[in-house]
Amino acid sequence: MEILTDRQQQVLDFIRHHLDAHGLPPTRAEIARALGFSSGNAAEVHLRALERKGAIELIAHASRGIRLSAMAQEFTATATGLPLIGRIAAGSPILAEQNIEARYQLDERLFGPHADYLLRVQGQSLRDAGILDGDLLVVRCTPEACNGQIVVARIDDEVTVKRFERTGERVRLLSANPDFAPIEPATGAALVIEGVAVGVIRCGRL
Amino acid sequence: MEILTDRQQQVLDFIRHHLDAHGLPPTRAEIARALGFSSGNAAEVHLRALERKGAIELIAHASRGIRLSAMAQEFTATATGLPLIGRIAAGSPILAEQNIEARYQLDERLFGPHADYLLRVQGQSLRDAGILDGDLLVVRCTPEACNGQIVVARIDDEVTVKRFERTGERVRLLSANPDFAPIEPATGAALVIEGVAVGVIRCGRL
DNA sequence: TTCCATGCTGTTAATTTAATCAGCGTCCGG
DNA sequence: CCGGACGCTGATTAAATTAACAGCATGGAA
Repeated sequence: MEILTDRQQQVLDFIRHHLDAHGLPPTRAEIARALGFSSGNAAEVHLRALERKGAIELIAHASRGIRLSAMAQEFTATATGLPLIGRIAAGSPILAEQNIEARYQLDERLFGPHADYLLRVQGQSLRDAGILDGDLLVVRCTPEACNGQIVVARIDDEVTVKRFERTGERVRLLSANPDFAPIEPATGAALVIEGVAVGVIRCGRL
Repeated sequence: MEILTDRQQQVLDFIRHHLDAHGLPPTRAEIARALGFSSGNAAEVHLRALERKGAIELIAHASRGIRLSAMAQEFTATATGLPLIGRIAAGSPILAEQNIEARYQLDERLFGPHADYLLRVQGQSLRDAGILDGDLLVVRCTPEACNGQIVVARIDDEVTVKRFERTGERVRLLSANPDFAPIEPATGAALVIEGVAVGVIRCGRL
């Protein structure tokens, strides 16, 4: 897809937004109104340019005959799916843009209440819970965890995935692998629960 | 959503199909042509009925102003996603309608070349491969398997999931759990490879 | 400078489309 | 037999929409 001018990008964004909000493409007049043109022809010209550059397809003699090209559709998908977090840059919030490797559309109904992001698991410390190195953990952002849940925790700026266990005031982060020792943060240490796991996805390397 | 008459269902199906094929809703005239009406009014009346029953919403004074209601959209998703296979009725092909518990939309890009269905894993025989009881195996339909791949195999009408291993002419289906013995089908036994695993999904029960 | 792409205004004709009115036939339950 | 829901034809009208033409202005490349 050829590079778009600023104005063309705005038109394309509006088409996407309209499609999303109303379930059908806009008319020339609606585009003109949204972008502040006083002439519908301005929209027409932009649409021709977008078609020429391969961003959209125009259906002749059909009202609202605008469709996103395969490439433009792909882009919409990558803008709306669950973000995949690979490495977490030190000190950055998990969902910072720099940590997002890709976005994937996943059916919400599979993962209970709600899912917020995917986190690539590093290491074998949860091996015996069936969570292997490279698996994608489906995570819901919440500071509340129940005993036995797999949680994403941040201790002194280090993010880890462990099984949560609380006895009274004492919190422990357990591994599921005899080679790894449990973590017992010193009282007063900066332990933050960033989220709880609601699913696991493994692809390839079976 | 109230129950639809046959004809109303056909109209709704056509709207879905048109949306899918062209990316925009149909006009009254297009509906009439597709269903064989000679009057566009027949479509109009059907649309009113569909709106009254909550299947669609009509946007007044807008060409192609038809949108699927939340419920109807949900149904589209369940009609197009990957089928989840729970139990396989004896003797039936895996993808038989009776075996489908639900359908889920999953991002194709996650699971390599192509995925065909989800199969709920029963038992712990692949525990040490990180595949637990109740996990959903993402399966691609193919009769070809490579050494070490997790395969869906049918032996004498029984469907199992195992690790595939071939040495010359000898084929063995291995477990990943010392409590289970490998399966060595007698030469000439009806062993059919139904597909290979391309992913695993676990939701809940972490 | 000239040419061309971009980005717009303003207008108009032709066509598409929604929306409505008047009818006709069938089937079903009261 | 009546009333009502369903399913359709056919025609008409008003409004929405596309698509085209004539211009004007700007800025960059030849």
